[in-house]
Amino acid sequence: MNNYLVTVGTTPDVCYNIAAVERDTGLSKDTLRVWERRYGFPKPLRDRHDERLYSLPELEKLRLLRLLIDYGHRPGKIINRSVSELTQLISSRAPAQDTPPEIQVMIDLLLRHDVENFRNALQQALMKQGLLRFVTETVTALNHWIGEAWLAGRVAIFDEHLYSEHVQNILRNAIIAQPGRGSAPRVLLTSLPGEKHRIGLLMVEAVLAAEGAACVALGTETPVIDIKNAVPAYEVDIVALSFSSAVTQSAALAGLSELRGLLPDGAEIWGGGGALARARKAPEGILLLRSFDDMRYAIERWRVEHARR
Amino acid sequence: MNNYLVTVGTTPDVCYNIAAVERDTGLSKDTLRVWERRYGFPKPLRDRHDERLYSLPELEKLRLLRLLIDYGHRPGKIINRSVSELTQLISSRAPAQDTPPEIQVMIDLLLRHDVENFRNALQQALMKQGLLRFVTETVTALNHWIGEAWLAGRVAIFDEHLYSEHVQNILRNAIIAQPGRGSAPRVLLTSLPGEKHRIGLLMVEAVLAAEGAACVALGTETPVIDIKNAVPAYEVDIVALSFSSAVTQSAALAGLSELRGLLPDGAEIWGGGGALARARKAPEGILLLRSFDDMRYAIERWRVEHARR
DNA sequence: TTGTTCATTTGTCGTGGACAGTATTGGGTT
DNA sequence: AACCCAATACTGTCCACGACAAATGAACAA
Repeated sequence: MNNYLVTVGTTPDVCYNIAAVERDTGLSKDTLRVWERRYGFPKPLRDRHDERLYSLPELEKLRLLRLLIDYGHRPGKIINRSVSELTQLISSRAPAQDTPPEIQVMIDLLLRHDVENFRNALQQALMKQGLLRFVTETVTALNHWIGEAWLAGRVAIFDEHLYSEHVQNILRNAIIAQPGRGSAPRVLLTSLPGEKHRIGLLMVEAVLAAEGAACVALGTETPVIDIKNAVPAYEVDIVALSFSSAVTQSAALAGLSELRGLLPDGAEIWGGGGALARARKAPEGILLLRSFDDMRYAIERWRVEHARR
Repeated sequence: MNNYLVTVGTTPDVCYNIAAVERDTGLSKDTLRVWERRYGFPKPLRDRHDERLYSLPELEKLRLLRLLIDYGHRPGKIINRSVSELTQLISSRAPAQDTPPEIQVMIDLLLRHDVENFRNALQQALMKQGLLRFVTETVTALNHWIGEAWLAGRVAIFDEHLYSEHVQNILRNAIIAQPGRGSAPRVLLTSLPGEKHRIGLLMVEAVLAAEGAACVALGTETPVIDIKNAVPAYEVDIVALSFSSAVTQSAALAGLSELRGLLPDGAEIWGGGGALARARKAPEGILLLRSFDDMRYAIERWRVEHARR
């Protein structure tokens, strides 16, 4: 069982065990226990077996903390502040820098939950700009704004989920419709376990499609060993991995090195995304792509190198 | 760091720490440690700080064990068998029951990694059958076969990933193209944290679209509290949750009850999917849907009930 | 600015004991 | 035999708390 009903006074209150809190906050059980030991928060009730029972207010404060820590605050400095102080910290974040008006229009539609017109606006931008510019300009800007706004608490998680679904719909549709896909190089595209963001992958797939490369998209969270096995099965030249800012740079580099150790030298490995944007140098045998232009150059380079033979 | 290079004899060998093994096998750190304590497997090397270093063969055996346990074997009975015995156990599973020839054709294309023609076959089936029949017949059958074949080791994980991506492409495309979406009831569609399977959600969305209901799809893994907040924001009448066979029935029922406790009585909650197919009775205030036909009746019933007013 | 060193903070890993929840088994009853 | 319920065995999760690696921030030199 994941939760219990406990009656306190006259109002029934839902309680969460440690596994449910881990699931809903993303904080590991170890972390939850060590915070309690060190900082005295959270201080859950215990059931008759001395197991932790977290209250809803505790869970909500933990979610605020998680948000602030992701943004760069240190746990020890903020963990014992009140909920209202934390809320203030979140809303006192710098307001969004100037956004282009056409982006602002879409954001307003999303915030007003006007699903239909948001979709139409995306579709129109795609038509007007073409796939490549749509991805590198509009979607990039929207992603950036939504990420910022989410950190600042101006956008709810469900809005972000909905945004993600609609951009996926538009991109998948456009990728299919792209003419002239399927020539060399053949690229296997996926992310490692823990990396759940799909939009980055679809943006890469769109750029590959626009450049006429063949893309085998495996979706998110493919274990390294399975990538190793997929490379000969689909006869790909390149493995491209995407890392959003949600993973740490060291985890991304470690994953890339692990894969490098398993793949034959003939297969190239490309890595890109927010987590690697500030990486100094690539591990041996890995190509870091810091922008979509980098990727287009890399495709061009690959074609030149492999045309000589 | 997630892995280390350790030289044993003349061949360098990649070693995995316990976090990497948890990530790649899905077995929790607690489980890995307790198996070592009780059964003596896995018995990883230790680094200079006494931390576990798992070898690649250990990791691969753990993945086999995970597969067999998911299929119903008991850990204690199989954990000390050799890899070849385990492989044999997997392949000795009952072969697939008779599949319709048109399904078999698609499966062959997938196994041959003929991506382009697999996509075309799906698209043709959709055109021939229409969205509703395509979902309830073809995709259901394909899902079932792929799941079986994966358990039996006839299909690699990356094949399953690729299958999922392509069915998603086709379904999303078809849902957008469906005419006459957007009338009542308004349904919020998502899954709870831990449930990553998207195809089931898209199948539901397709049926809703075919029935002319308005669907707000939030993708997978929305925490319960966020669902609660999304219901008034998007003014939905019904929350529909999908649970694949990968989650246990008790976890699914607990999640549904938790949500029921947070939502106002006016909002209906529907639950469906593999995990709930064998559930005896629904918790108070939850509607269990055991088939797509159940769902179509439920939509009809909702419309009748709300037309009287 | 950019790098290097050192101190502090923070999350993960270790051990083993306990026990909840689930599956299986065994003994009755239809 | 087929069914049901209680006793038993199995299995994963939870607990405490010590240790320390990795990440971060501060102080300082180039």
